[in-house]
Amino acid sequence: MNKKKILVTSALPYANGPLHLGHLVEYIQTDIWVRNHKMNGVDCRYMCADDTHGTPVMIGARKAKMTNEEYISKIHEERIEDFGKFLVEFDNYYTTHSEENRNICEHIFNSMVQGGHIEEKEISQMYCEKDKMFLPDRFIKGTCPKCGAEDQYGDSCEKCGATYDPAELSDSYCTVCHSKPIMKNSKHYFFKLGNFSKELQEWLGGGHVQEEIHKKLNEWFKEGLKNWDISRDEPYFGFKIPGTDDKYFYVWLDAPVGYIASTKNWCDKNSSDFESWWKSPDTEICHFIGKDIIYFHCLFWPAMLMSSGFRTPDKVFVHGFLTINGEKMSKSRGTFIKASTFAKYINPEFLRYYYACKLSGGIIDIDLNFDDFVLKVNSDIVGKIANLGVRTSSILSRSLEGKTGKILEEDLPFIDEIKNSAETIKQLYEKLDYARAMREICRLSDVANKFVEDSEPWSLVKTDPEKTRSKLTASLEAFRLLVLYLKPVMPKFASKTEESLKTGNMDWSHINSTLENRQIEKLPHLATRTEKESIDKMTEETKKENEVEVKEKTEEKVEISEIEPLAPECTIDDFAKIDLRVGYVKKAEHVEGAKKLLHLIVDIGGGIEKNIFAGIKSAYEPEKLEGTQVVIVANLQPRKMKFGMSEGMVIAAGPGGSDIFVLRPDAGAKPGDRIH
RNA sequence: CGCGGGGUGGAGCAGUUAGGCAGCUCGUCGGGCUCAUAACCCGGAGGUCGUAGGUUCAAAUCCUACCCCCGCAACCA
Repeated sequence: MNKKKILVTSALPYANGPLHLGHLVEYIQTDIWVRNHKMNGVDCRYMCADDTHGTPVMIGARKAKMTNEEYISKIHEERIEDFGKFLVEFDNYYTTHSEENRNICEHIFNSMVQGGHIEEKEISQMYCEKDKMFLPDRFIKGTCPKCGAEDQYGDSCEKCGATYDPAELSDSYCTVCHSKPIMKNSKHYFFKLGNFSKELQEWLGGGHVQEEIHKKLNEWFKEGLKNWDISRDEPYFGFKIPGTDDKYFYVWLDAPVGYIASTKNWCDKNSSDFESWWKSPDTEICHFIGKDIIYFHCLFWPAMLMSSGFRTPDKVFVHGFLTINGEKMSKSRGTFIKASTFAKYINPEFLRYYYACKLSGGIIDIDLNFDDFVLKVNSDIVGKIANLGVRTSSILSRSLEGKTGKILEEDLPFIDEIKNSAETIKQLYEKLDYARAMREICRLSDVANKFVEDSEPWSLVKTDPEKTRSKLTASLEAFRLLVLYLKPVMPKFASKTEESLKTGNMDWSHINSTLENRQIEKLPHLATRTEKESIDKMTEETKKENEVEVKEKTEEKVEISEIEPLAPECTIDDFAKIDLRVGYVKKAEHVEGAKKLLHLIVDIGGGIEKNIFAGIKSAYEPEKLEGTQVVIVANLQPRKMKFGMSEGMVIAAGPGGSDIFVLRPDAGAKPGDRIH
């Protein structure tokens, strides 16, 4: 067996939304590659994790009214479920929000500092005073300075394509709260990427990335590598930078470190030697990524590794994006299809097969066309391959007691033709040219179906049962081999077949085993054809989900934009002047002749009772207030009103009318307690 | 002139490195078979290979110019 070790990763999915079909291209591509290696006896491990830090997660958690930790652990569970449905089998699926990751990040950062690769610099950035945070470009919108288009992001205009600095936008606003950001200075840490320019170019010349990617990267080298800002200010969900009080590692620093941390975590659980994976030249390290994150994985990441004593990756495989029916996935088009929605209506293994048919190891985008999907899957998987097994095993079970015989001498060339492709297919998998592998498998299934056609077992069985047995054995053998070839793509389909044909758990060494002379079972229903209706239901449901999200986003915007403007800054001393107390509503009643007022007698402890007229009649019945606790401003200057003196003010939120909400202390507060 | 990818029968793709009869799957039309999940087998129709020029005995393939589509563009995951 092969002793080589391979460590494989897919990009860590960012924990701010559900897994969708676009994500799955990468995980399925990687999973097929890993499964193929495992079937080849290679010690190949697939590591992944949730990418959990950064501003978008923080905002997401805030919106979901959860703590950051609750939010990411909820997403973690959903992820594991979704991956399971699509048969993506990680050796470890961890999280970047872990102690392992913190330790390794700190180690890498300290190494960078010691190596003189970190520079401190004061920079000026957009800052939202209301949310008390620095805003990434994606959280700033405004009017494009070039073409005047409204609502453009802080980095570039989608209308005219211009790029600019967020400060250049006119009418800029924070996308979280819609208030106007200001410029504010802050100290940041920069990683001096340029220090590694030469080493990186050497590494890139070593065939670790595809040719096109190398070209693309050269362009950046020509412009000169810029320093990379690796720090973020509070509030931020992430790891604090050692030696600072209020600086955090930028999420993109700790995200790829998650590959290492996940491995560490796995090693500890499985008593494997960590050093042999990330420090030994005998292990191959392979990353699968999308074309949008080339810069991070082919420049920052290897440079980070170089600076801290880790080895650099052997391969970075870059794939293109997914389009749906020829168009970019989008919520407004209703094509933002979640993995879980797809799995509800359509066999996930079919998606694996379909993607495999489209993936050829290049950086081209692949298209998921549903008409094509239905035709292809039904024709190839159901019509050709599954049918081959069913049509032969059923005759064998019905008329020949389910016993296979010996393959005839004259049929060996047929079996050999199927067997001879094994090596090619294995290598195509390794070269990521799944499309070609699938074509070859389909070609062989045509050959096999033709063999059945020519043997005519359905009529031969009437005259020569034993010869029929031999012919069917050969046919089933061909079927077994095809399923074996397809196993990295369709593992469940394969395991059902293995069970019926009693082959055991097949790997590439099973090419030379045989089905001769054994009792088999009739094959179960291996795959159900996909009906157009399932697709329609799935797209319908997706459209609804997408509509809701698009709508929520718009409503959210309206609601937020109508918020009362923030009062001018006040000092803690200003605040201390206001004496807020917990009060017990001893009595509440309507006031004769008053349209808006209720009369309250509020006990604030120490034998003091306050007589208060509160303008909350439109929202509260006196009965609902009497006997409850409220918060009042106790030192408010008494005011003479039409109906008597008011000696305080009840604290309430809301715009007015029926939307007035009185604040109430949590259980345990006593009348007279001051609010600090 | 920002960068990268692409344009081949109705659909999806291979073929371009190394020039040599334009190929595969699906669909479609006609036929066959009846074991099989309306499946499988045989045959046919359908293409100025994005456009224009050039090199060559010969161009989808090499060269030049142009047109169209898609994606990306570090401080955004």
